[in-house]
Amino acid sequence: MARPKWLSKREQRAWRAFILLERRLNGRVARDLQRESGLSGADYEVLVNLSEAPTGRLRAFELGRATQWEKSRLSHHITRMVDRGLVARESCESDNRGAFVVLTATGRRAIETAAPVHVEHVRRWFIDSLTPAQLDALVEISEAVVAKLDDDPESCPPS
Amino acid sequence: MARPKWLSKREQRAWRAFILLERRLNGRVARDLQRESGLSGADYEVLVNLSEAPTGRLRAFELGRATQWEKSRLSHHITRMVDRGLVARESCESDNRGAFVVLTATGRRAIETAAPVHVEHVRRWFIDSLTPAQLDALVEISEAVVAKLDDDPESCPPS
DNA sequence: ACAACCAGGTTGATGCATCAACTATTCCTA
DNA sequence: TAGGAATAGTTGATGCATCAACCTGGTTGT
Repeated sequence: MARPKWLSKREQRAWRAFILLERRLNGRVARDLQRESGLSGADYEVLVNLSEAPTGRLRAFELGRATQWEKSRLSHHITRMVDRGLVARESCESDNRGAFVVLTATGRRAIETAAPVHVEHVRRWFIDSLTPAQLDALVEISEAVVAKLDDDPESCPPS
Repeated sequence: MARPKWLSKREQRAWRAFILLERRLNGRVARDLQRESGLSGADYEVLVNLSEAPTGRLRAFELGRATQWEKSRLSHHITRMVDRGLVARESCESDNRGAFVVLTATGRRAIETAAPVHVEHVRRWFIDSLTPAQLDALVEISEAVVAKLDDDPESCPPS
């Protein structure tokens, strides 16, 4: 079962391509979002999840599950978003440990103006660069890698 | 030229797949590297670049170009690495503004033990999950996206 | 020679991400 | 029904990333 110590040319090329893709694309999209909406990718994710919830409110742990963040990250981030007036914390009647995170009017306005702009950037820098076949290929690639990661429970960030 | 406001099912699927892939794969590989070698991805990148330089030393701006980091990030990071003894700063004779970053013995030991372990993880979680055809497809996808990004000078992070 | 400009780097402030430790409540089971 | 385990969430410390401001030394034009 001796595995080669280094990557082949082709393997190396693929790995480097992926790293580069990720860095450049995410960097660009994140910077656009920040510049035009004043939101970070993390802000955006929180707001999207809340705005999709029927009442604009979610329990912290639900939000944590949706974003796949660890609870501490979530808590810190919510604190900063509360300071900026995008969301509010609310206590939970039925479970006194619990906390709700609630979209404020400001937060809803923010996500509603940010979303179409963001989609436009995703389209411009990602979708438009690829053929439909490539989009599908990427889905398969991603699913293959993620499936194998899922086999090992240690792959999930500690919650 | 009216562009659709939202992504189609297929487009959304591809975008979400990419985001997920990036997060899960990078997270896992970074955590493995950190746990087994005590190096962050950023450390690793700096050390690889230095160790590939003939004399284990590079001017700061060369390192910045190689990593695509902005100079301030590089400076901060080098400071932390100096504190840990992985690299050292050295002044430049021929240009008094300049600074060299030099691999220390500790740094070389670190990268030499980390590299094969890291490669093993890349193979395990990335290469082994994909067919050669998929590796090639990913290269093409990446090149297509990055090429379009390169067309707009604003896509490069500010130096 | 001198001013203007530019390139190479550093610094401080702030926001973000992760880890470990902690509190408080609820659940479960002997 | 008491006491321990599990769940929900917060906090503080540290490292990482980015922005703006700054310093210094080299370059260029007149």
